Formats: sequence, C-alpha cells, structure tokens
Amino acid sequence: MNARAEAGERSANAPPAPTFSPLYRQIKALLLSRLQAGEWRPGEAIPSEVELAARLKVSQGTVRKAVDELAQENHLVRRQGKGTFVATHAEERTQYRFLRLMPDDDGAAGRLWRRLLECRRVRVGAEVARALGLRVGDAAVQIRRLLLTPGEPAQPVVLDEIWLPGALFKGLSAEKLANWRGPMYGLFESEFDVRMVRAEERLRAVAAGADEAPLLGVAEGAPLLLVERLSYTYGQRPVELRRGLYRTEQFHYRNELT
Amino acid sequence: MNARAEAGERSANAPPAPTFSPLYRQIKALLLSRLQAGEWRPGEAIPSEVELAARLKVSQGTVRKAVDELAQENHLVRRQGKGTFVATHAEERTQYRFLRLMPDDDGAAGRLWRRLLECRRVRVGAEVARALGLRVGDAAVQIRRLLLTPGEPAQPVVLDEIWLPGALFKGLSAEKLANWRGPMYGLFESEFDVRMVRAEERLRAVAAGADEAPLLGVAEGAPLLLVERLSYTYGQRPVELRRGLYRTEQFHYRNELT
DNA sequence: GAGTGGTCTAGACCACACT
DNA sequence: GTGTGGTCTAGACCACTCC
Repeated sequence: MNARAEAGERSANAPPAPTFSPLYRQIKALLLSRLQAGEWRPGEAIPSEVELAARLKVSQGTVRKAVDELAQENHLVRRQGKGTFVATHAEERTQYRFLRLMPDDDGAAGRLWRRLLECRRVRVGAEVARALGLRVGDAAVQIRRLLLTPGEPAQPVVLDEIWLPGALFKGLSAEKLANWRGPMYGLFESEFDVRMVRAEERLRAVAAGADEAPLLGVAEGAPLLLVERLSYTYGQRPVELRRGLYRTEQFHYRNELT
Repeated sequence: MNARAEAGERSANAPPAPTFSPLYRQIKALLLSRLQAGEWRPGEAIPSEVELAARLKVSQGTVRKAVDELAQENHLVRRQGKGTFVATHAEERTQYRFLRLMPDDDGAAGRLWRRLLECRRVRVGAEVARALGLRVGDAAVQIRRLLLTPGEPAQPVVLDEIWLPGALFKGLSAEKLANWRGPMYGLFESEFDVRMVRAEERLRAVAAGADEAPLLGVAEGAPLLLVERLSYTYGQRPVELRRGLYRTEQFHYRNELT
C-alpha cells in the first residue's frame, strides 16, 4: 500500500471528503493493522523511522508523528539509540501495567504470590457471552485464583475469576498456568498470540458471600471491593472478562485523575 | 527571559550539563509558570503560536511542541481556528472531569443533585494536616454534602466530606456554596483563584458506620465504596482532601486502563 | 480575507547505544 | 563509527472560525 497515493486521492476529490484523515493518521492505522496482523512480535523492533519513511514515501516527521501516537497509546515503546519496539506485558518496565492494587504503607509494592484454584473449560452463560461477544453455550476457559501477600503467614488479598474465549486459548491448562513465571498477560502473548491493549474496569463495594468469604479469610458479609475488568485486544475486540474481589484493609486501589 | 539564550548556555558548556532539558521543555516550564502566576485566567486565550515564537525567539514548531504537551496534560485546550485557551472546570466539555461515578444502565449519566449538609471552619487534626501540607491546628474549611439521584424520591448516592486549606478559601461560606450553579471546582477557580490540575484517588470497600448509614439510607454495616481524593494545583501543591462514601448498587466507579 | 491551529516537508544537528 | 531516536528550524500549504 502507498499511503501517499491515498493522500493524493483525499486532496483530489472536490467535495470535502467525509472520511478525511491526515497522512500521519493513515500511517498510524497502517502500522496498527500490521501490529494486529502480528507482523512484528511483542518485544521486537519495528523498522526505523527513516526506513518506514522511505518505504511509505513520506517524510520522517510524518512517520514520527504516527509512531508518537502509537507510543503514547502503549502500542509501541521508543528507546533512544536503539529503536522502536512492540510493547509487551512480559517486561519489567510494563509488568502489571493494569494492576492498580497497592499496599497502604509502601509504594514499591512487594509483588503478590499466586495460588491457582481452578482452570477448566466451560460453556458460557448469557452474561459472560454478552461481555465477550460470544454466543450462549460457546466454549470458554474459566480460571479461579488467589493473590496472597508474600511471607508467612500468607494473607489472601484477591480472589480472581477469569473467563477467556475457548477458541483463542486452545491449549491453556492448569499446568501451563502453574508453571508460568511472570505476568499472565505475558503467557497470553507468547503462547496464544493474544495481546491486551486496553481494559475497562467497573468498581463496586459488595458484601462477601458464603463462597468467597472463607477463601479470602473474611467473615461473610464483610465489605470487599469488586473489580470487573473487560480487556480488549486490537480492534476493540474483548478477549478477557475478569471479576476480582479485593480485600482492602491493607491495600487500596490507586487511581490518578488528570 | 530569553529561552534561546538559555539554550545557548546549555550547549556552550563543555561538560554535559547536569540539568539539560530541551528548548521546548524550557518553554513548557515557562508557560506553566505563567499559568501558575495567573497571567491568563481559566477560559482565556493565551497568545498565538506565532506570537509566542516571535517573543521567545524560537521557531513555531518548538512552541507547538510545548503547547502540545500542556494540552495533553489538560492545562490548555486547543481550538482550531480560534486559539489556545486555559483549561477550566467551568465548561460543559470538561465538567466533572474528575467524577468517575456512572449509573449502571446508561452511559450519558443524568447528573446528580447536591444537598449541602454542612460548611464550617475547623482546625485540622494530624491526618488532614499531613495530607494538605498544613500544621496541626491550622484553619480549614470543612464541607459535608450529599449527591442524590434526580427525581422523586431522591436516592442518596454519595456522602462527601471535604477539607480545604483555610488560608486559600477565605470567604467560602455555606451560602456561596448553596447558590453556586455548576461544578464546585468552577467556583474555586472564579472566586478563589484555585485551579485543580490533577488528583490522586485511593479506593477501598468499607462497612457503613452508624453516622453515615442513615444519611445514605443504608443499613449499618452495608458495604460502601470509600474514595479518598487528594487534589493538586500547580507545583504539586495539595489543596483539597476529599473523603467520599459511594453507594454502588445502581452506580459504579469507572476506570479505563491503558 | 485575515488569523488561528493542523499538517507536511527537508535538512541540520544532538544524544544515546552498540560494536 | 554507524545507526537509532530526539530536537530544532524554516517554510509551505490546509482546515477552521470570525468578520
């Protein structure tokens, strides 16, 4: 594809084009579609700005603006002197990008331990189906796990329940999950080619139910923070539903408003 | 000040300057300091890019990059064909910028009604003093209010408790608050020259206490979402502490993760 | 038409990383 | 040294707003 040609069409048309978009946005869209197609893997470098500019027959400044926006949106990571890389959840820098839970005292946040409770294939009900864009009865992987404070005695902090579309996560098993070191989203990237690019969360306060209370070590009826997360991959496609119950006596959910 | 001269010094020094910062960041800092000094009021236009470029003896592109970042950080608002304006909380577009509470069903969010419960001058205790950077015993304004669903019967949704440094909010009274239409932060801008620039929130689930439960129309011990907000003005200076208790049966706290 | 921000270009030079 | 991203410039032209 030649982005410049498209730009030419744009300006050539007499009436104000209804779908006008500047050249750098066309290039941004092109790069996004290549990322979506998996042309470069997470952590890999994309071609340099000068090379992209030469190939697309535009100036380096135009490529730069496109890449700037993609970096801003966490699709790419720029590293001066080295190149521009596809963002990944498997790196120190961006690990737990989506985790907003923080210990009250300290900011550095000693990481939490994981304990897998369950991982099985299920058929989805109406609610999960709607959220993930599936049909009722479609296959899904359901995971339940605990996050606990490190050390002894380990205190449970989070009870997560996760649903993933079965079609995308074919070989996912309890064993794979248990043996994986690092963030779960890193596993999704490397084993299933699913990259989370953004997520929406809805928070509520709820009372602990009879099922959850013992797992979290609280009394039935104790207040818990319910965090419902819907994660999206490229193209606004939802690929993970997560329902977390957080104990917030020693931890809090941190948010920055700008 | 001549930004260019500073840039000259920077490059002239033989050793790598420890405080190196690119020209556009110096200009950004300059503009920020002028905003902080109140040179232009919220909603007013700042000088055009060409004018700033001429005055500062830099190219328009450099000014543009500085303004771009300030717009990104919500200090300025660009309007094509009109100019660049100082951001304000008093506008339709940015009203309730910091309010993340949403009704479950609908996205458009019918706005909530306010009922002022209390507004009085107090001396701050240790906790509030620390948060606001005051000394124990310093003066503060304490506000308590309810947010309720519109219509009849009105359902209480939020119980807010707010502390403001007394020195900054000298003439603030229950009357002023009650008569004000529009967002509270708009009142702070126009009457007290205090502009909220960013905020940090900490969320927890708590049980309704004996004091709050009747005000919110819930049973004692019912789960509530506790939202503690610390708002900052220019220069990382904290100027508001807010402690909100949210009922989340029909509403939720919405957050976007990127 | 005049003035504003928005896009695009081409070229120079700087800062950083690898080799 | 070579190649990468980062900064800065100067100038052209486009899109939008208001008069």
